[in-house]
Amino acid sequence: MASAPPPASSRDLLLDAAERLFAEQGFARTTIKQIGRAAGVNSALLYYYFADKRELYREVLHRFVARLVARTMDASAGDDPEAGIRAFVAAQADTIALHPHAPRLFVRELVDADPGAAVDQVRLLAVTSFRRLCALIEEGQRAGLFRPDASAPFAAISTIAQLAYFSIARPAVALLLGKQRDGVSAATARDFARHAADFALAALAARPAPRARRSAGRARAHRSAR
Amino acid sequence: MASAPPPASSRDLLLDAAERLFAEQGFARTTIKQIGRAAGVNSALLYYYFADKRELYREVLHRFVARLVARTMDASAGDDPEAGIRAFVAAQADTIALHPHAPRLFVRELVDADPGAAVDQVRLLAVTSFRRLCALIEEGQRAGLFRPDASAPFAAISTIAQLAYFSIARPAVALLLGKQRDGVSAATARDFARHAADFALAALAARPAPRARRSAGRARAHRSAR
DNA sequence: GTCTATAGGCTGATAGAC
DNA sequence: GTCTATCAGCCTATAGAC
Repeated sequence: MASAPPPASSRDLLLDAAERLFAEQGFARTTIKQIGRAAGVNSALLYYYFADKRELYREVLHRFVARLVARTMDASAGDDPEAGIRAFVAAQADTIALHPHAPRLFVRELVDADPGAAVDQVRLLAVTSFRRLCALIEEGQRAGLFRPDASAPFAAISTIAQLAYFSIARPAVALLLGKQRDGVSAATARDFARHAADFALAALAARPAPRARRSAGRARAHRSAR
Repeated sequence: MASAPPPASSRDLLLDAAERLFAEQGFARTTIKQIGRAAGVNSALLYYYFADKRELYREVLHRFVARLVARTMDASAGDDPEAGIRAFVAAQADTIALHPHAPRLFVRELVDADPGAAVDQVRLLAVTSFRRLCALIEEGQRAGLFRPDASAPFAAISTIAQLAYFSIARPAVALLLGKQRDGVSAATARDFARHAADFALAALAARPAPRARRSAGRARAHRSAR
């Protein structure tokens, strides 16, 4: 934990309020006046610090991605493949826990036909965190720890997708898990983060005995949903 | 494949146009006039068939979920656990391929603090497709095919999260995979669907030799990203 | 069933005082 | 740096002719 941040400038207050509101309601539905009200400052002040509503949005997005990259890169450096992947997923979970609204904010941008502001942030992720995760998987494959027949980028997507989806669709996940409250508890989120790392590592693990685990079942049932 | 649908009524044209536009731009940014224009009918006609913009949205959502439930339930019925899970994922992939915009539409609703229209649809999914997937996993655990230490609901979420995330974040995935065009090819999507089923089944598979696969690495690196 | 025309409300952004 | 006041533009939804 970094030391408690100083007074908190109006600029930061605006960024914090915007992060929450944009994530909860989306860009279009969130109004300038709402942000000003939530930040406790006048809404016109927004135009003193940011060129327009869009730039405020970009700034919020960038703050989150920068922290995600820093934490995942930091946590997964210099470890062996298995420990590195565990640390990577843990860092992903921790960053999300600190910015619970950010994944939703991010995904809102990603689903756009024109992912405008997000495209630069995704590019950054692609050459840092995502590349690191792929490298860890490939290293494990070379070392004989992981099965060699899996595509490293695909496996990396499957790995990050778990926590990403969990936090994005959190209200829905609560319903799927049969929770009553409209939120998943922090403890459940932690449990799922551990599960996600286990799940990915189990999926990657080299089979100790690659014998006839299934003899005739490989080709069938593959396209049964036509 | 059902036989080619007849002429396509104005109502259906509106629904189709709305599905695409809502998914691409979101609810708020999509205007009544855009939908009318895209559907090739007058925008005021929308109020003849639907009470308001919101009801049109609910209708689009319901159409997709109903088809997803039908296909996944149909495909995964009566199979053994492994074949059932493969069929389930294949049905998920096929439904998405037929409604490429729908997952984005759906997730837009899910990320809202108040998932309004989606909550009923998620409830429906929870007691049908999701429950089926959990049952398949538990059945495999009882039969000794799958590791007994995994949580079935968590594993089910991890399973569906892969394709869900892939199709939701499609523009970002294209960047992560280093594709030039701003879309992932249909072939790549098919490859990923196969990978997703393999990944999930490998993660679930019972270890033939549960010996010392890792001796001292369990506890460490778990919280390294503080 | 499909259209034209328009009312009425809300929003992003600016001007300018302090 | 922070505020008040305000406007021009766009959007949903309705009325009503055909």
